[in-house]
Amino acid sequence: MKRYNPKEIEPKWQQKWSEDKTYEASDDPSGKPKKYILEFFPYPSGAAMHVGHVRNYTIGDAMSRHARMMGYDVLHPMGWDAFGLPAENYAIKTGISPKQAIAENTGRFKQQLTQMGFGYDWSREFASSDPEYYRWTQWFFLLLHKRGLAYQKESLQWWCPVDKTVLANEQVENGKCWRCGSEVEKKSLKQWFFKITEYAERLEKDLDDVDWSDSIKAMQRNWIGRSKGAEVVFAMDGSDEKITVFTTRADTLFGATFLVLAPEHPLLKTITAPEHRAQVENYLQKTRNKSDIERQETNREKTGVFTGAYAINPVNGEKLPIWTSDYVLVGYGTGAIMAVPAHDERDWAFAQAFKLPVVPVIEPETGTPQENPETRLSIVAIVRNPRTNEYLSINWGKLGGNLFIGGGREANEDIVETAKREIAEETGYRNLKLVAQTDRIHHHYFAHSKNVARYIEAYGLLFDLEDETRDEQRLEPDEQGKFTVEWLPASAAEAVITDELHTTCYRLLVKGECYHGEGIMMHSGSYDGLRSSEAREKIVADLEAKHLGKERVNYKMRDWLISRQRYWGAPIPMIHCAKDGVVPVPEDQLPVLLPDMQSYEPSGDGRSPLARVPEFVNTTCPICGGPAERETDTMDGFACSSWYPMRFADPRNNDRPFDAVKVQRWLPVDYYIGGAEHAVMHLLYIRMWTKVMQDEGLVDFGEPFTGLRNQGMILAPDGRKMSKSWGNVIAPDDLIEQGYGADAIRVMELFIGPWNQSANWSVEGMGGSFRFLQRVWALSQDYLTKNEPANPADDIAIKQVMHRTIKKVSTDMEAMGFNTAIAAVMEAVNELYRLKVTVPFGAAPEAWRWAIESLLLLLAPFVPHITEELWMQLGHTDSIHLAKWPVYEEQYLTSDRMTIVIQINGKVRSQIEVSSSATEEEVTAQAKEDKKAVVYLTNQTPKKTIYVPGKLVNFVL
RNA sequence: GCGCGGGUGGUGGAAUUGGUAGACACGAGGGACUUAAAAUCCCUUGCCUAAACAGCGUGCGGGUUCGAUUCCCGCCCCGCGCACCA
Repeated sequence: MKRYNPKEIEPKWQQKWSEDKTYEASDDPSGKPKKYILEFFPYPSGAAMHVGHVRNYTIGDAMSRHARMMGYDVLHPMGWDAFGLPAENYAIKTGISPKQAIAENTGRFKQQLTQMGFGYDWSREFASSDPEYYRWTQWFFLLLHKRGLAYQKESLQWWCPVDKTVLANEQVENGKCWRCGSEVEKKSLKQWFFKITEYAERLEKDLDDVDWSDSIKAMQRNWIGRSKGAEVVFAMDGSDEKITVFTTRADTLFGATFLVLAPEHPLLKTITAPEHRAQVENYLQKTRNKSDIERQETNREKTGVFTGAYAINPVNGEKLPIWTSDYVLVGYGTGAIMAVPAHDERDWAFAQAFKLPVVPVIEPETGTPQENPETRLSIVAIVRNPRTNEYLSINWGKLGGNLFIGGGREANEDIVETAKREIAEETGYRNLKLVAQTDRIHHHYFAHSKNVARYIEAYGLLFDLEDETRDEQRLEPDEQGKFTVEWLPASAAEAVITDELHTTCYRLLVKGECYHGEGIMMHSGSYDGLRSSEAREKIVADLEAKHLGKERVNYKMRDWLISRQRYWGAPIPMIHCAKDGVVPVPEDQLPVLLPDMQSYEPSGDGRSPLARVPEFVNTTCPICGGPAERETDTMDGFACSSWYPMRFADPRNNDRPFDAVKVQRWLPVDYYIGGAEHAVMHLLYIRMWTKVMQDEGLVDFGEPFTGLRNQGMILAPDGRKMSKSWGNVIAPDDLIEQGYGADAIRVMELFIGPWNQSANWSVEGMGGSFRFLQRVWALSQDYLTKNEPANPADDIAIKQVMHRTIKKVSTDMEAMGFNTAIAAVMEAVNELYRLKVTVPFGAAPEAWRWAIESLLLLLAPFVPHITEELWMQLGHTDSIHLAKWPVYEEQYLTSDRMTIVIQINGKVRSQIEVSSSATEEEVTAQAKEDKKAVVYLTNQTPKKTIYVPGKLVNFVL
């Protein structure tokens, strides 16, 4: 009997598959449906792949193999995301050219992928740094430029004063240069941008139509940051200037008590009053020196200065002082806000810091409005003992838990007196000092105990207990003995009291929070009494009629800065001519080739190293033919990866980026598989490019990936990320070398847990995966070598086991339940081991052959080598990976007996075996006689009997 | 703070629409084979218990239900992402 030796069989089949082109996809339509399965294309860095990276490809490979067996034409390509900073820095560090480093690293990666047995169509391989590829990346730049989506703008850029170089955002870690650790500064440079903001709406909306995980969709929505609001125009007091602000809460306009402009706001120069100029200048100077990181720290003390200027509130003519502060960002909205300290926490903090007035205009509304409610007037009194910092609470137990003191109030009754009366009646305390009081609060709820909807108009009051003097409680008869009076520490009061009205009072009075929710309008002229959401729309409409405002949607997302002052990227195909300005390189002159250089270090003058190559820089203007200079910036690596899935459909096209028919055959990608780390970069950029292609008529779809699947990360056994510095990296190469083989690694990658959940790599688990494959191997070898003739035996059990397993694995594969699919096969193997004792191979050779072949077919997507080897040993000549997925037969799934669980009052007490055809009456009758059940039934007649066909009988006593 | 995931034995995890909680695997314990070890094969393994067909068990507290890991309400904890976005 041959021993299972992966070292022997795995390389053999890898070579054979390559020779036979087993996994190459044909562009000729076959009439079969297609599946395009793609894993994020890897960055061939200096470090080799570890078992964490491998999981991603294992998932994609299992899915493609399964799809192929299910009768799909499958495209499963692989290539290299080769341009970008890490490769360049690796080259700078090692002294070898990026081109050479990439060649070496891709070779290594390819070897690693191959030894794992992944079935890629290598005939379509390319790297984004191939001139034949980046020629078309440049072509797309020109397309975006033609469509007005690529533009140049002067903007602030990170600058390291020690390395004398510009840094990309990713290279700035906590405000410091990642290479030398010195504090970075900002420098204004002319940059290229892609106008991704123009696509904000479509990028947001089309997320509805793709099959992506909720978390990635949420991250993208968050990043796009759509927010619907209004622009409001404020006239200046004593000047013709106007200030436009953006707000999502136009309903709070009457509560605006000042305006704030971002320090970079252009109007600041003109509106600042002469006597405030020095102060404002000083503040702007200080702000400029702050890093963005510093500016973005939350909970920072609010800073700012008054400009001396005033604006007029368009709704009530109030004079509002205009301030400037760095908590207002120039890049969002209009860079100016109206501050409503009563209903916005940031404005509240600012108003507190600078003693600015607070005008509440929204009365809080809590709970859900009900139909036809009973109206009640009431108070909520919070009593604090300032000596112990405890809060007086009434514990209603089962009737409603803990509350503060609440009570009804007559329409003409004084609020404070009502509260004091209630406190005295219910708790006996009487020496109280009023500390604070809320505005009216509107509360809706449904009183289940009385089956009635309630609407409560309440006031919250906070009292300090002056002394412990306490009288007798004076309780209504129906309150007697229903509650106890307790003193709760602040933390307990917050945790225990859950009634929405009471917690709202606590937040407003004790925690001093400002109310930023919806509610009922007050102090707002003719809008008083309206619900804030309605008032918001009305106020905007009224402003619009007077041309003082309009509805407006804002996005947080900014345009995509794509120029890099770096060497290793696709050169931006533009030419600067003194006479004709910025001129695109004519298409027939593409690619603009990256010249070979001796040193790739950034120059230090804010220009790319390419600026040091005169042969590259000096050219002629395509329009006037006069001397001109090339753009020396290169494109962000994310530009290169923004169209590669399309290129895989037609990777060798020299006339166009791709052929429309070929792209139509394969795209969009059905499953795009990778980690969640690219949620808002790559996955947003490529969606934008796809929409540009759609608008240009290059493709007939707007979303590149119909399905996106984010695999969970594999961590080291110690629970940390695998990294060289921790010394906890586990490389597949070592495991293969140790003899486990690629197949066992693949089992481990999938069996360790759900594919989309992260997991710690387990050294012991690796042994288990290998053992399992060994059992499959041994079973097959047993069949092949010990198949002596024997008396025929009943093979029904074998068939039942396998048909059940085929069904389970088939449904699991559709749902990507790889771990449970593998578990089901393990279970089948365990059962077959038991069955071979009672039904020897020779007694049912046909059934056994079918069972073992089915087993191999079910395992083929996971473990391609061992299944191929055994498949061939069983006498096949065509690859198992081109075979058909097995089909189960319904008749073997049912048995003539079934197990019925007997429950008494919902508790499992026994189980019985009955005939599958037994009726409810028969099952119930038999259950009542079961000797364990009888003990519980004790001659009682069940009040109720619940029968779930084929599952259980429940007797309710 | 906001958004998105999670919380089940010693461990990783399993459980269609509410219907036998803990599949499968790791680890542990025992046995067989062996001179012995490794490998392999078989058995046991949620907790409590001398043992059980008793009791307790899916983060915590309530609720709905004949029956809740699953549905509803409130809370706690962990991970990830975003974060002065008006």
